[in-house]
Amino acid sequence: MSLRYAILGLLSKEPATGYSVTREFKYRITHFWSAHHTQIYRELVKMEAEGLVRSKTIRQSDFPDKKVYAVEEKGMTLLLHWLLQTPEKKETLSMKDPRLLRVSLLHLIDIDQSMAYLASYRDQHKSAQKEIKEWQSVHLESLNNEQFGEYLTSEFAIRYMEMWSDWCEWATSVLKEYKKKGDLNETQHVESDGS
Amino acid sequence: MSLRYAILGLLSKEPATGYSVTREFKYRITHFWSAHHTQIYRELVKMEAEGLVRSKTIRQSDFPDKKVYAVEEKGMTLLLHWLLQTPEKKETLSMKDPRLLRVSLLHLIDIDQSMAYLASYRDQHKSAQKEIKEWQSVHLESLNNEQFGEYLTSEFAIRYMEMWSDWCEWATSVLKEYKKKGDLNETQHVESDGS
DNA sequence: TGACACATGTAATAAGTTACATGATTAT
DNA sequence: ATAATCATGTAACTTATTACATGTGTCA
Repeated sequence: MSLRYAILGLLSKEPATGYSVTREFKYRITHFWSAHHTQIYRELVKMEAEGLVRSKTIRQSDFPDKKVYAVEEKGMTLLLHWLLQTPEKKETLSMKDPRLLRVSLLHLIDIDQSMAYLASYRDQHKSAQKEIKEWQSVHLESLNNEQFGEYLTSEFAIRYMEMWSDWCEWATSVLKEYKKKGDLNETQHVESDGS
Repeated sequence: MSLRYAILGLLSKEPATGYSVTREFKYRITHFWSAHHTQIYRELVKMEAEGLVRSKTIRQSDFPDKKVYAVEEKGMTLLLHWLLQTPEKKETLSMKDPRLLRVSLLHLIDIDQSMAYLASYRDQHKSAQKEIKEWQSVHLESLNNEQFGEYLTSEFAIRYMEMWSDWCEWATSVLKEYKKKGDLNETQHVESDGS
């Protein structure tokens, strides 16, 4: 139920279309929020029905019409209320990372395969980090108050990516050692002494 | 659609009940997977209908009956297939962290409030890290092949928590400085020079 | 000619959450 | 008594994803 807060948060900075909200989620704040475009369009319609936002259809000659949404007072009040409420009931984090799921089961597959995955995960995060840094240097040259939160969260993202790639390298080195010793994916029966 | 892989992964280590699967998700692999108990029960029923797992009802004298699920060959094949398929289509990560959402909008609220949030987030991750370390020392004393993946992912979790609390401290110090300078949450109108 | 970016959406399905229900035992 | 843990589930609901649809302009 906090998709709407994410949307309101974006709209509070400047009015936007469903399309541009989707784009922002996709290219900028993937590290803490994501949503599918159909979901965003539907939510925006619902929010307008509830009087939280208001749309204005802009006619364009070179492109199809677009609907620009802006936050209404009621929406701003709701957003502020959410921001201020003490998060007693632990907010649903719902981490669901299939990559880590895979790693947790790596004893079931080939060790070289596992290392290949780790290498690609590492590259993914390295390049993601690079992108964020580039985004920072473009959008966060001169900080104003509105951008301050984004400065903090983009720094979070950089550290997160750093942590990921460091961990990948660490895990790879650990796997390499185990491979040398032949502990993994080999003769698993020698360990069970009796059962 | 990868909830079933998470469940199959747990069952592949040892047969379990819906209840214990829920418990494992909750206390052990929260950092990369989570699911509600009703969802797990439903999924298990569906999976049994599809022949991926098989249940056995165990009568208990002191407790109500329980249904222990074990992976069938078909389920194991499916799991292995999923593990081996190259993840070309970027797997849906769907990060949804309301805490970071809040931080990204911290210019809308009081700066002391923001710092209070950061402090509690820091504590949360500190204690979560402690719990994982304790879990490690209990469950990962002598590593066998099956536990190897969990060793890697629990190390990930520890680093993740470390990163989080470090970032909280960094963000707090940055906010402190800004507070001194009075840049945030004060006289935002002085900046706009003309518009 | 086909793909891609712009821009918006419907319909169908899958996934996830909340509220509620049952019924025993153990701890406070 | 009351709450908590064990153990399983149904029903109702909300949220999220996929497939599909439409239509224009630009680029290779």
